[in-house]
Amino acid sequence: MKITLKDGSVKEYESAKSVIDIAFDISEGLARMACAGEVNGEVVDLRTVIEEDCILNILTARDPEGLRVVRHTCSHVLAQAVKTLFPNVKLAIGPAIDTGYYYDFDAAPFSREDLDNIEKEMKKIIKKGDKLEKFTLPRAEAIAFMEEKGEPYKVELIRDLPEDAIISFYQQGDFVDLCAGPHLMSTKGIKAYKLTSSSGAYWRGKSENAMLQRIYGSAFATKEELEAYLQHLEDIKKRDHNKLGREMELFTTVDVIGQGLPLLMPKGVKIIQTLQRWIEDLEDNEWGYVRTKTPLMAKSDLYKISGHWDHYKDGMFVLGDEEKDKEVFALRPMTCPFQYYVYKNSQKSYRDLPIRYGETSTLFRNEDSGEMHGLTRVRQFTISEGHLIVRPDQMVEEFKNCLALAKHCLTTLGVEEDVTYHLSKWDPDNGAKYIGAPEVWEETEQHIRDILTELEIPFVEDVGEAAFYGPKVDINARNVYGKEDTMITIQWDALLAEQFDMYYIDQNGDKVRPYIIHRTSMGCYERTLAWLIEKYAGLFPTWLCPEQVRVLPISEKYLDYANQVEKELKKNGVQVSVDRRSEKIGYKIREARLAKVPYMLVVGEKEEAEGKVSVRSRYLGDEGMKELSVFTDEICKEIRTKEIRKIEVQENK
RNA sequence: GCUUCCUUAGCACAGCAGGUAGUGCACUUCACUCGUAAUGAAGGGGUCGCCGGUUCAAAUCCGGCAGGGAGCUCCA
Repeated sequence: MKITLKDGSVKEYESAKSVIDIAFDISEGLARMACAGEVNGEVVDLRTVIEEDCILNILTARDPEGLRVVRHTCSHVLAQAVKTLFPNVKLAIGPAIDTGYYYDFDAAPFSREDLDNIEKEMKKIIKKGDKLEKFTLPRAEAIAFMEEKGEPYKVELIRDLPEDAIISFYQQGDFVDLCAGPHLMSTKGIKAYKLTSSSGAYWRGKSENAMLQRIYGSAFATKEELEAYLQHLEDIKKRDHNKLGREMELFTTVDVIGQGLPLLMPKGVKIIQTLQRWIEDLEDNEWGYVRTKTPLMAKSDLYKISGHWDHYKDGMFVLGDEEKDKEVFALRPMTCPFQYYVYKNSQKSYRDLPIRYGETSTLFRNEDSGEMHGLTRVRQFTISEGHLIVRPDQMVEEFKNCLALAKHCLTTLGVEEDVTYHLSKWDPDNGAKYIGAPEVWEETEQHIRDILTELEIPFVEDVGEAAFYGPKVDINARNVYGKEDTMITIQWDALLAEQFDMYYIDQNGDKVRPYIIHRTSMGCYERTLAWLIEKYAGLFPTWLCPEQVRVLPISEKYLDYANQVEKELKKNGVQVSVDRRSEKIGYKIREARLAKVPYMLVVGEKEEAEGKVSVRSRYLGDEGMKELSVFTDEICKEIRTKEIRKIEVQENK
């Protein structure tokens, strides 16, 4: 990155990051830090080498770190505005986040009107352009200072810092906030901001704590970027599966049926059926799986052995009362123990392993009432579940194969670029949540880490996200609201075989514990459908479309021919229908497009006479007249190869 | 589970200083038999989410419940 220095010369730095570090070290620029910074190994007063405007550009516009500084400063301005309008509120925390910033207040709930007023107050503060001045206090004085100001949350935060800590504060005008910085030099550096919403949020993220009021806002380097961002938010919400999926009649919900229990409608089922058949055939024919079909419920005894009764009872639907009933059942929240008993049905040799059990299994999880969302978080769902029973020496290879299968599925669906990989680890500080010895956890986590590293898959590590019986790889995707959902999970389980006394006989005739991999190919079908709706805005790849072709006769005179075309395509397994209504062709095309049908076949006098069809596709628009057999071959190939055709025409009407 | 907003016809919405409901699309019927994104006309459809309260009178005000949205928490 090139920086213009005060003497007019241009200096090149290794990376944007190094420049940002430098800029943060400027005290009289727009960032407030120590006066000296390091430039290529030399300690210098940075004010002497970098122009203020230049730093502003670096900080605000072209670097995410800089944008964070702007947003963080904006959160202070927000807090100042709130304090001005509502002097009695108590301040909690106010960090910058990926999309902007928020600030938590102990206050009465804010209305949209309040937010508008706060925004106006922010405008005044920014216009006034107070400097942000940093000062520090020893811990004890800092506590006294915040106690005097009547800010109990700040006091609590400072008390958590080490005894010898020097606490830093930032002040603009008469507003002071506990903060590590960095900040803009002046509130004037904020050019484009907006308060977007408010909601409740627990103090320190713990549901047993008081609920505070959070105000979310966004800020960008320029008004144009802010506008573009807000527009983008609007646009992607049009893809929201929860809206689009209902509009497209893929699913619905009914209040008397209950929360988290969506009804899949014929078109939605068609998509899921297509996915399910694909996954089952793939697993069985190409990846060595065998299929099971096990009960949807079991006696509590089963879950006591698996550990679910102790670790997951709140999440299960329990049928019966332990006090009164002789037998208590529970709907299954997973398939693991059921498939273990399939394994245990007969004694296994080391030669039998690995065994890969697959099941398209319906599961039930009693989610809290506030957790349900469309098709992504439901109480009953169906998953491409499977358990691999393997010898320890086969574990790494099988785990890799599971990753490869998952990757294949993602690639086929065209979503491989949209996922992030997570190594979900246990939490050593919360051992009670997990079974097994710490050494086993550390070891298995290292195995997974090695595998991901070897396969050159970028991943992040999440503490406390493991299953209670083992660490896992979660493959996540973001929904239109930016929240991550797990689409695929592959779990390393060295513990449950013990619980269920599973073994195989090795070369020496000894009983040996197998390892288990819990995994999914494509995760939960409902969630996958939701993901695909949002990914493709309802314009699914042809092979997944519930209606792939609609035949549009010009008038009723050509119905016979339209029926023939339908019959021919049906014979070839194409999802096809005929619009038999006596409407104008323009109207039928409009309706077919709104129904997001990829191929429209217009048939009239010419087509009937020549045995052809006039093809209009969502991909190219008018594709011209084709022999019916040619079109049939083409679409069958597209479906068979699961091609994701590019949409090259945009007809937004 | 917590905070907050919302619920009027299949869908999108209007009506609301309290006097028992409207518009557009959709749907049905009829006419038109049509060449690439909306042919015209007529018609049917809602005890205003449910239960209760205030009132002579409630879609409208109040309370509870259910369902839906956003956020928080949770997600084996």
